[in-house]
Order: sequence, then C-alpha cells, then structure tokens
Amino acid sequence: MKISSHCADNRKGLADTELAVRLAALSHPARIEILRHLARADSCCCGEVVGRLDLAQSTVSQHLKILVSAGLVRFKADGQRSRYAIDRPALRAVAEELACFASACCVDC
Amino acid sequence: MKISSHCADNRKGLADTELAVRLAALSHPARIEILRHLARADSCCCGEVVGRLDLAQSTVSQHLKILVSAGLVRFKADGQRSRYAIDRPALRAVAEELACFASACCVDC
DNA sequence: AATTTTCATCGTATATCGACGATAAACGAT
DNA sequence: ATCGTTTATCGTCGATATACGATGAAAATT
Repeated sequence: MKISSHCADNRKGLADTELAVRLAALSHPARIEILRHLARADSCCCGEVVGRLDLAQSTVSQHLKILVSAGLVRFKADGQRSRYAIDRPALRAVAEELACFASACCVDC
Repeated sequence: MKISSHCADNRKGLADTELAVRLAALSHPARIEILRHLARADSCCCGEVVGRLDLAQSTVSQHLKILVSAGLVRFKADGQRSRYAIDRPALRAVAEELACFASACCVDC
C-alpha cells in the first residue's frame, strides 16, 4: 500500500482550513464529553445530554450545533425531540487525517 | 494486546481538558501550515517561517509560542536565531490519543 | 561604539467563543 | 384551544483568540 494512498487530497489551502475546523470542533472539553456520551448511548436527545453536563440547555444546544456543523454528529428530528447520533466514520476520518499529518506521510502529496 | 493497554489514563475531567488543549493548538490553519513546514525542514528559525506564511513576524512568533507551550514544537536558542523543531513523538501522541478516542476504545477505562 | 539582524513582547483593535437567561417555535397531551 | 415539554435561537456579557505595528533586547557585524 502506497503511503499516499490513504492520505486525503491535500493540495493545501482548503485542506488545512478544513482540518482546522474539525479539530476546533473537538477542542472543547464539553464537546468531547458530549461525543463520549453519544458514543455510549448511540443516540441521545438534547435533554439527556443536558442532564449530564452541568451546563445550561442553551449552551448544550450550541455545542451540539457546532458538532453537527462540523459533521461529527448527525441530527434527526423525532417528534418534539431532537435525536443526535455520533457519526463514527466522520470521527474516524478526522482521527486518520490527523494521524496522517502526524506521521508526516503527506509530505509529498 | 488488550485494547485498553494503549489508551491513556482517562479518568475524565482532566483528560478531556488536556486533549482539548492539544487539539486547540492544532486547530488553526497557520499552525498546521507551520507544523507542515517544520516537518519538511526539520528545524527552522522564526524568519524562515515568516517568509512563507504571509503573516506578520509578531503573529508568527505568537503561533510558534502556542505550539511550543502545547508541547508540539521544541525551542532552542541559537545565537541570535531561535530554532524551532517539530516534536514528532508529541504529535504522534496527540494523534494516537484522538484515534483512541475516535475508535471508542476508551469506553470502559 | 554603532549598526544591523533577529526575535519576543507590548499595546491595541477586532472578531469569535462560551456561557447564560429569556424567548420563540414545534409538538404532544389534555 | 390550552398547557406542558422540548429544543432552537436571540441578545448579552466577559474572556479569549487573532492580527498588526511599534518597541525592546540580544547577538552578530562593521
């Protein structure tokens, strides 16, 4: 397997910005905790998350929105609830992107 | 190999905060670009980085400081220059931490 | 000693983040 | 229709982040 074959398209400019955005979404303790919780429960409504986080409902809603817009969490309306589910492939993708960057495998692509 | 054996101590609270801090250092395009450049050159002085980034010298200096304080870059005075070098093991460690988190390997530790 | 080079720091301006309470909107139940 | 529940959004605030130019400090050069 060629090293570059598992490296995302990395013609710069855009790539760095997008990676940065995704890592930014992950760079807050509350959002990490939310993801951890979603990983356990597979799917949660906002209220469930609020019940665990010692943060106001509006704040949790904001964090969830950030995670959704970063593509790490999926949203689905469910009656008066909102179901949030972790997007495992997306999370893995970010981790792989960072791993690729870290091992300097993308030096020449 | 037990799954938990390569998972960092994760008794919560602190762990999430620390991961968040490291990811925050990585979540800026300029800093990603700086790391990429350091990875190629192995060691750079501030001016070299400034020459490539289209940012003011003071701004670059700030970003370098953030990377150093996050432990991702090492600093060494060298005459009137400042040598900055990427800390590959540290970078790998962050990537592994995120990978561990992503694969939900730390659910029960 | 004076000058130049290199870099860090200071001060400042602006933008974004993270938190909250209050409110609105949507839905289910009565 | 009304009420309670659930969630999103708005407005606001303090704090932090990001950028810059100007200044200062240290080392090399003249």
